[in-house]
Amino acid sequence: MTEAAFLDGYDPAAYDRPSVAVDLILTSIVAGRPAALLLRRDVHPHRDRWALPGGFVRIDESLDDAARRVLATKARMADAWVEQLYTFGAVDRDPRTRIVSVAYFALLPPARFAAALAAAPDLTLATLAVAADGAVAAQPAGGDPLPLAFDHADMLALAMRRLRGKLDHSDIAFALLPDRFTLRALQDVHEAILGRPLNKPAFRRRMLDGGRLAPTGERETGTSFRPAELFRRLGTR
Amino acid sequence: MTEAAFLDGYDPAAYDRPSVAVDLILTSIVAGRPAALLLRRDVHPHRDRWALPGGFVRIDESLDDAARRVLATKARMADAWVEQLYTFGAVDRDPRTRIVSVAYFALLPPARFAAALAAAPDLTLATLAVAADGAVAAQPAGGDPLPLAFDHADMLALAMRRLRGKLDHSDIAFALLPDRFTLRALQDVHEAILGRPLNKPAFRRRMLDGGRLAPTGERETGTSFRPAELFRRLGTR
DNA sequence: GCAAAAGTGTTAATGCTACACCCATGT
DNA sequence: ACATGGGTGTAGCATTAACACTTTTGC
Repeated sequence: MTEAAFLDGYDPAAYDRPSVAVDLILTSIVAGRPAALLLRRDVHPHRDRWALPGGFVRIDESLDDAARRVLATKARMADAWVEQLYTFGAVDRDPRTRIVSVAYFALLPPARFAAALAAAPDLTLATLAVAADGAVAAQPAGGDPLPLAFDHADMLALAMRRLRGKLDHSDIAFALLPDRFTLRALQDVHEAILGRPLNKPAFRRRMLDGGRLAPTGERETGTSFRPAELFRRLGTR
Repeated sequence: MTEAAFLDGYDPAAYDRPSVAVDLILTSIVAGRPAALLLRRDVHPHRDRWALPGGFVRIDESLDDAARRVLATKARMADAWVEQLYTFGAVDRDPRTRIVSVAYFALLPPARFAAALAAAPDLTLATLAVAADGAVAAQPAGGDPLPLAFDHADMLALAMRRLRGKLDHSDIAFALLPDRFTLRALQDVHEAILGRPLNKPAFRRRMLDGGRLAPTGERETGTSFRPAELFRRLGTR
């Protein structure tokens, strides 16, 4: 039997299959706190609860492509740091039918985050408060925590945990900053993700000794005090 | 519209859907090197290449349950440390049809690993050699590296990378050891995963100071020299 | 007694924390 | 001049690496 003959005889419809979706955790740092963009559901199920933007994976696109499509469609963003987080596959996680959802996070610099919010007015910004046990509350500008749809609270909690874990070993912090940034801004990102203050001199040295930053010689503008030097990310890893 | 009415009208068959599978990276430490169990494919596609044991996710079981079912069915193992690794979703990763595969690793102590191999004689043991760039070669007992099916080489490479990354921050090393083990055995596991020797006194102290080990007062037997004390894992996290 | 590996003490190096201080800029 | 945050030097602390050494067991 040749491989071609085998393929002709293969029947992919022989068994019931789950639907496959992606959900996007659109994250940035707003006012020193991690924040995400949520969508109020106006249909069942979980109507009037808040959900992560997401969508079904099409038969002819990869998971990563689906995540980027949702990013472009629902958040009007051309590109961003997108990374797979975890796949949620409990049988009853969606009451409609069996849906397996691959959670991604998309990390955005604050300016792009604000632009997404302006371009897609149905998105709601919520700051993420991480409790001691890791649970995450999504709080809008000045109100009570939003009730979350499906298992999206778990997704947010896992995303925050992953951010903390990867902070020292990857370049995610840079994804949350513009191309040029001050060391203070970088420290603010670290502090927001870790949820605790860091020592300034120690942080400076750790970053500069790491060899992943290059000074640009430029300085920030618009301050009413001494402007800080702007750095940019160097190399990869 | 009530939620029940909405659910009645929802049509889950409206769009083509990918199939969802799980693949299992059955890992242990054999002779001081990480090893995995592979299956030679005797059908198309990728006939005569080696693949990870896997299976399709049934409509009424969670992803984790599917992974455990594959573990029980294909490797005849009642239980093990099972953890989700990553979800692979390239469009053309399987030539038959669109299949999204959730990779899991299952970590086994050497004795249980050997038992699985004995109970399921179609499994082939291969040691995993990690190259400098992270690529993984699967070598059987005394032969050339096995050609791997689908994107399973990527899965193995990612599994090894994840093991290294989680070694210091989780209890995965203990999952690769029996209930009672010597500090030397624990160090051997760490060295096999990291691929480099570690300093003995430093390792001892780091482990004992970590507070996650409890001495049992017992000692190993059958040595031709001074027997080491047996420890057990303490607590969680 | 000898071989082999378990287990321990001591020192050196490293990285991080804390604190104090100086520097540069806008008002 | 002054307020404000940027940026730097130094000292202390904790953790880790390295080496030498002693101890215990089987043969």
